[in-house]
Amino acid sequence: MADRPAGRRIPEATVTRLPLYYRALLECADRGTETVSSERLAELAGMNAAKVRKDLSYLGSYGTRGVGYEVEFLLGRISGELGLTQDWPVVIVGVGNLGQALANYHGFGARGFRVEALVDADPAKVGEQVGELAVESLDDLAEVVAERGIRIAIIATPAPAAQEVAGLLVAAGVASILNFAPTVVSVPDGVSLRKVDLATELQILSFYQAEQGNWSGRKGSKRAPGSSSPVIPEVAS
Amino acid sequence: MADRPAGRRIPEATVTRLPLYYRALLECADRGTETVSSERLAELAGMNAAKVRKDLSYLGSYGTRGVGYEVEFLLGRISGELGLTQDWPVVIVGVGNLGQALANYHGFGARGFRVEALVDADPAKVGEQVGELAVESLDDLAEVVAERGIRIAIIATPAPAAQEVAGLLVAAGVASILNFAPTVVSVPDGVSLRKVDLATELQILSFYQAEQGNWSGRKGSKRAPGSSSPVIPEVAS
DNA sequence: TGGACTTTGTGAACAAGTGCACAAGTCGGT
DNA sequence: ACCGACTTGTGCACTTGTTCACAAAGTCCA
Repeated sequence: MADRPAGRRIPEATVTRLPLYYRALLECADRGTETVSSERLAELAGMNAAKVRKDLSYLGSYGTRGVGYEVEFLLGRISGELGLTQDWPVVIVGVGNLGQALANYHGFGARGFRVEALVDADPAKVGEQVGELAVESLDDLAEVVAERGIRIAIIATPAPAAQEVAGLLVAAGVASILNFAPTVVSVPDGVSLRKVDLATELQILSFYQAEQGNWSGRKGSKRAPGSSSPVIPEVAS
Repeated sequence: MADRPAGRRIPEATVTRLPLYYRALLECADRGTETVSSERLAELAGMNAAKVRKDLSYLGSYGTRGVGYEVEFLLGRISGELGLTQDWPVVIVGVGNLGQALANYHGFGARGFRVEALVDADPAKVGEQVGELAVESLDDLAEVVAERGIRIAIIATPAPAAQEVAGLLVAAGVASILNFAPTVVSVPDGVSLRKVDLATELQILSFYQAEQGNWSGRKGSKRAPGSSSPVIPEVAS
């Protein structure tokens, strides 16, 4: 059993769900559970069992029929796939409200990421202490990134600065960017970019809100995304 | 021209993009542009023209061939669809790092939402002033929500509290929830839920990072999500 | 050993989303 | 009034994602 995953291509949709399974499995491990069925895992991750099985099957056949999946083993498998076997140093650019909150957010460290540097363009902020770190100058960005081997960056600047910062980051060698600025940022091929836009999320909710008002006769049960039955009308980010 | 959109069902994927077009159109309006082509709009929103046209066509036929779309008119159409013609009052539950940052984030107000109340379970925080608002007690949640007609809530509590808070919110009459707590929250049918999970986003980036390391021969150009050419390898949240 | 029961892994049907390509309008100039 | 340039709206083919449903594989107990 369990042949290597070989050159199996993992679908995009599955990749976005692996972190969910990972989190669910961590919970299991904490409670000392040794094995989980796809059904239980689905429940913990807010998903359905069939999807869980198919997703996991892309990693290889690591379950045991009649029993389920071995929690520790699967954790190892997923963290390997997600590249969480090492801690990734991360730089946050833009130390405003959001940047500071992210810097102090301790959910990162627990999950394979370590905020290693804070950078801001405002000279007044440079030198300021935030948590354990001192804010550094945007001018030193390239140096900071290179010296500490940073490959992942978070942009938390105002919108107008985001594109320029992204350019600097890419030039400095960053390969993955998480953008919180409410604007479109484009990066060259080979660089990954994801965005989180708070206003956008609220607007999407607002749409369904408004829709509900218009009781012009939609199928009442159809919730926003990927909802089923009473379980998890949760929308994938 | 321009028949009413009738009972046209707008696809989920399109809904998540409407806020992007909205933002792009606001930019156009600011610059005084009167009309935009689908191509220009695509560029501003980080999308491709065909998708823009198809998306907009779900709202009705509001473009003019040979010319493009009238900016002001389309803005009105989209804001109507997204329910942004009114300002929605929002409550933030959980006034930690993130909650405070969100409370002070002024990107909301500009886009149809108004943080109207801050609530926390910690008695030490209740009464504290954050920006213009005083933190209120979780015990008063139902009252706060009811009195101010709040229908949208943001959960920014630690993970363990999230599910309980969601329950309270729903009981109080909230119909849409944006969850920042890194845990699965489930809500009854009829309530919309979206989540934003920072660690998850980073882990997804990490996957592609790791993948790049394994130069075992993937098609080099395939970036994370929806990327094309040099333009916008941006991933939809 | 055998038989009842559980749970995986996956083929195949279905559903949703994307992108191409082009007919059908619209405009401005002559 | 006509022509050429431009841009929308959409049918269609294709890709991606989801769900069902069931054989295969394993456990447990007598």
